[in-house]
Amino acid sequence: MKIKEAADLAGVSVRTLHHYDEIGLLTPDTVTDAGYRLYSEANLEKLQQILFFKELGFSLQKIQVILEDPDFDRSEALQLQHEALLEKRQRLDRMINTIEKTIRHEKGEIDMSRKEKFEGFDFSTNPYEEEARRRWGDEAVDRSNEKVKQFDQSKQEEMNALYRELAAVHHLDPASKEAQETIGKWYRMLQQFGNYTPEMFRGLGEMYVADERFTKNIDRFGTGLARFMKDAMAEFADRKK
Amino acid sequence: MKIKEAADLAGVSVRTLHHYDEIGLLTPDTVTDAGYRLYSEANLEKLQQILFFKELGFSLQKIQVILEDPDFDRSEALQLQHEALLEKRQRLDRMINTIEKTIRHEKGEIDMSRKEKFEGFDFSTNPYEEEARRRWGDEAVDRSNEKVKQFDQSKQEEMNALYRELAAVHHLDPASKEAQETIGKWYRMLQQFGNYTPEMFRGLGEMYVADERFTKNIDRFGTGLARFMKDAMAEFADRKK
DNA sequence: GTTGACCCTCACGCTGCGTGATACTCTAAA
DNA sequence: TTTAGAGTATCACGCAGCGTGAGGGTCAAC
Repeated sequence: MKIKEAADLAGVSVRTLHHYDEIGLLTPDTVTDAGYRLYSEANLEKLQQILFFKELGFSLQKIQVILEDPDFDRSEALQLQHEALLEKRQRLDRMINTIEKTIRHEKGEIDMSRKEKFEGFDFSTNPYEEEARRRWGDEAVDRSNEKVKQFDQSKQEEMNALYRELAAVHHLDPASKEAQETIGKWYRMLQQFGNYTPEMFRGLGEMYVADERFTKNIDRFGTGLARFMKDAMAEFADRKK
Repeated sequence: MKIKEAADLAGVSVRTLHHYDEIGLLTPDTVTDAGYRLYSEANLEKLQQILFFKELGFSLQKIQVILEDPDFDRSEALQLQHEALLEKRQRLDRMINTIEKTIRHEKGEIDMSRKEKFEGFDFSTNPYEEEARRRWGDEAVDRSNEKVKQFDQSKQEEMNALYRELAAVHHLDPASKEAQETIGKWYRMLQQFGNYTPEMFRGLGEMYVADERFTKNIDRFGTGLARFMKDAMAEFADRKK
């Protein structure tokens, strides 16, 4: 059958079939003297296969490998693709999260007093930066600093709100459900500032009590809050393992 | 500061800054006689803004518009972007769903007897196709048929399994929680075959009882199943409105 | 003055086609 | 039998956001 018929049947464009021919992914069985591509049933079946894998997000290159090598490990390829898709979704989720918060912020739902703006900390002058650089690598720290700067203005009041939420439960057991849920919010908020692993999160908690500048700032929201956060963060990191 | 310093600070490549200069997104304040780009504090701040919007998935073009036009409607842009991201995630979810099912299938978790393979229906010779074309447009029908062909082999047994699941609850009220949950699975499965709106879903249910070829096939799984499905699907569509 | 780290400007490559431009081929109606 | 119209062919640029050399200046330190 001629190219348009095949294209219509499969729901793709003629150009797409041209392209697949160009890159050698799907070459029609027959070509007439006039140069017309004629697609056979077998060609169509292969096309179905191609479109199937394409739907799963495989690149044309990979599809070529999968289809041409009958010994290719399909299940492994599927697994890998599956993981890649999950990662993509995570990134998307983070983007959606951020944008939702930004929208809430722009809408002014978070009513911020001028004073509150300056309640928080300046991570960018973090005295532990050098230490952090040694422990987690320059890249992570730079990324984090840069993120903090970005969100500095728009996120400050959210952090403060969370401090108050934490202060409200800081008399509880750091391992309690409420405490862990609240510290989980803290964890997710920090995720927006960089890729914290649970271990980094634990380390951060330790800083909160090890450096008195942190401790004093945090304890303004409630006496002993820094220590409580440290314990809760350690517990949280344990459970993440 | 020179380009590498700026790039390192922001966590991007030198080439990226070159590119932003090329497209006029971020032009350095100063250029030395030797042609060196020198970035000012203001340049860096703009870069932060750029990276912020980039994180949200905005294209460089849109970022340019957003940053250059102070009257640009940020909230609307954010809303649009938000919707676009949600759509992306839906597509991703469908892909993930499909791939998970394919993996389960390849693993042989779904044990399929040869006989079962032919238990299902052939949508591609659907007698209602003409009718469907008139009601939903050629494009939707073609897309659906093509999808069905693609999944024909690998999805057939899943559909049959779902028929049996439906048969297991078809003595219940079509509006009951269990019934609606199960019919919801049916809805999501059909989503893989095309973009069914709730109204299309309802129409499909009506076909199940209106055409006896459908009815007979469905009722093989349980007497009165077709009618039950029609009612459950109508209810499901109602709730989706 | 020489090295080495940076800097510059082209310019092609990558992904998966869309979209013309230009020209040939085939089929059915006039 | 001519001719219009639908279909087909082959270039080849465009898009998004840079990565990655190639080939060649610049600058500070030794």
